[in-house]
Amino acid sequence: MAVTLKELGRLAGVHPSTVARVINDDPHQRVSEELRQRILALADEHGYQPNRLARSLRTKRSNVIGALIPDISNPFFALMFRGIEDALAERDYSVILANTDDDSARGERGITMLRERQVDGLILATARRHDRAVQQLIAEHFPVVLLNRHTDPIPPNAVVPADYTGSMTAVEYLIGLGHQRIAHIAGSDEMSTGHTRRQGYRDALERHRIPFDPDLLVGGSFRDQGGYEAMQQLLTLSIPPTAVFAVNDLAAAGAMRAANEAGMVIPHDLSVIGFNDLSTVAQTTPRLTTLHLPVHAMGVKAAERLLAQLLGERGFVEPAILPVTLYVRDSTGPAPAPRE
Amino acid sequence: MAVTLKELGRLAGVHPSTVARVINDDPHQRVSEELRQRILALADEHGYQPNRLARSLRTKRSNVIGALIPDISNPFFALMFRGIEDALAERDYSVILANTDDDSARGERGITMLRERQVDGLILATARRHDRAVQQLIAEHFPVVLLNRHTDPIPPNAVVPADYTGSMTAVEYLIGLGHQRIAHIAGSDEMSTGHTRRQGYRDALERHRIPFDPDLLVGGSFRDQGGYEAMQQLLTLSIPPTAVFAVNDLAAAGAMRAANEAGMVIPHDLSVIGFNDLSTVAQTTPRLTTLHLPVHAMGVKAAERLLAQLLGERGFVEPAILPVTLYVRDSTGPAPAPRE
DNA sequence: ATCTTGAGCGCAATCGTTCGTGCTAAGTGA
DNA sequence: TCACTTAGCACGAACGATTGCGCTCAAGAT
Repeated sequence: MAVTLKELGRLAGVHPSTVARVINDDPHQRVSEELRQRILALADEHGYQPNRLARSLRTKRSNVIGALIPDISNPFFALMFRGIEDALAERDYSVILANTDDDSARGERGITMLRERQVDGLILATARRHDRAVQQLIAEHFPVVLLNRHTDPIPPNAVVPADYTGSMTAVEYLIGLGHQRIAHIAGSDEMSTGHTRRQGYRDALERHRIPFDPDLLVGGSFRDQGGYEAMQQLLTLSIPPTAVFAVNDLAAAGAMRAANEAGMVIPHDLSVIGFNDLSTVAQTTPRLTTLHLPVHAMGVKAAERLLAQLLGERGFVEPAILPVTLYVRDSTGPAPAPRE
Repeated sequence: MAVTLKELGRLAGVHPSTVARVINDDPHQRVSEELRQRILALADEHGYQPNRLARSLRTKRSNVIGALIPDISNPFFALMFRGIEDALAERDYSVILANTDDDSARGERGITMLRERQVDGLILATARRHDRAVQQLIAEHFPVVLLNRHTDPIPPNAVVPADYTGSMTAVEYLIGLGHQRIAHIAGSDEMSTGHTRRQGYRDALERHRIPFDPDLLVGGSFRDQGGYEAMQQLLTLSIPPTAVFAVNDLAAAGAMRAANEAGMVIPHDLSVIGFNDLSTVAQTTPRLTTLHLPVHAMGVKAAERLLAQLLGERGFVEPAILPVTLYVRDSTGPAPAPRE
């Protein structure tokens, strides 16, 4: 079925290389217009499709990039990945995706697998703050972009959200509403997102002279169930919080679910604020107040930065920090009057 | 950096082919144990990584499959895709994903691109009921599995949900609750899912002698916004429905949002039922009654069927129809007493 | 009439692997 | 001792494309 250049050459009575030149319309070498048309017609007639593997073997460029994603079934990463694919597809690149479930062994296997497949570069959304494998990659000067999470200290090839100012904004907003007992449902401290948002939370409290209460710092997961359990834990406190800032929308949704089940009314009894603004998740009732992040655009930017590296442009000097903006909706409100 | 077989051969003083045999530990040919160890050590020392492109070129098997997905940022497809990747990864296959946004031109470009990259097979979650490109592929005997949606008539290589019995179950459940004015927020009729669920809806009504009212059949999109607008349209009716069966959870969530905004209380004023049971979507308040579908397992099964084809097993005679089960939660209730 | 020039194409090496075939030496049986 | 097997490896042709180089021949220059 699949015709090759060689066969086309035989059919046209010319050397395969000549066919190659017309297919790729080689700018340097020239082929007579008549022959050119004849070959084009022949290629069309036989439905010639170039074998990209062979081409890549020869040119040493696969036009494929690898993406390491914690879990594509997480809508956050799905949307981000969509951004990656959109940006790559229109430039004739393809993506191979591997899920890691935040398991470093799976991550490393993913990296070797992708390199064996000769990907031109990697986009890693899986980096831990101290990630040997990733640091190794960077040291080798292998083309890499760190997406969403970065290693410490933040390298220039990172594309991440403004975690610190974002969580600072969220907490200060809650303080402005009169809240004093503000909890944080945190993400894993091994990831820059979890770590930095936690840091922003603490610094915001400190700036406003609100003493830090370790009981109000709970969690350690980025998922719905984690938020649910963390909220349950918060509700057992003798003085429960009046507001909670969750590390992301998923955890926020889980927290709202737990609060609802405990008979609390949001935002009357409890204010909840999330992070990311995922459309499928933030449309809870009441609608979630959250920090909006251009998730799709982040994916796009990561892909573009990677492609820029591949085109040999000198590496970026600074990481891309994407702005987050507070979207006030219905899950937050003034602090309830203290009981007497 | 990257060492090749040839270089390893030179270093070990043997022919590259010998190195190849020990790397792939060729079962037929034999290499002396001592040489074998020496080569293995050398490969390890230089961090040899096989070039999979070269291998594929030679063996004519890329161990890559292509997946055509309408939109990976849709949590339904994301979860399904996760199933695909899980099943493939553990068998040393990788996936290249392309989004089509249900645009047939993009679909066809996707197919050619994937074939140029020499994928061993394709999983298509994008098939329309009358899809020339897909039918062409099947006619060519190119290894293909149709996932979620199938062409008409349903081919043996399809892995799809029990759309008909599912929607029949949903509507009969609503009828059992006393509902008579039951609306359907439908999906596109070009897709088997939209078409078949619509058919089940109509047949269920007919079986129970409920006259079909064209005003109650609305929509045509699978997305949240579509459900929202369809519900708004239903609310303008002089006699609005007391129950709505949505083609999927996303549309159901949109419908609930519209109903809420119109001041209706679910399930008291309106019952809503979805399809798919997506964890991130179905956790609305009230929790969505829906038809549960083993979405992840569907992806897994599609991948397994494709691999079975690749291993030359005789094609399946029958399509895989995955069972759906009604999960009754809080968004459905008895029909409100007719006003007097 | 000879030289130059360049258009138009062919040649062959190469990318990194795989694998059928063939060669050599040591071991076996009669 | 002599064919004969077999273990252990080398050889080289693929796979399908790319690309620098070189060849040929007609047209223009001198």
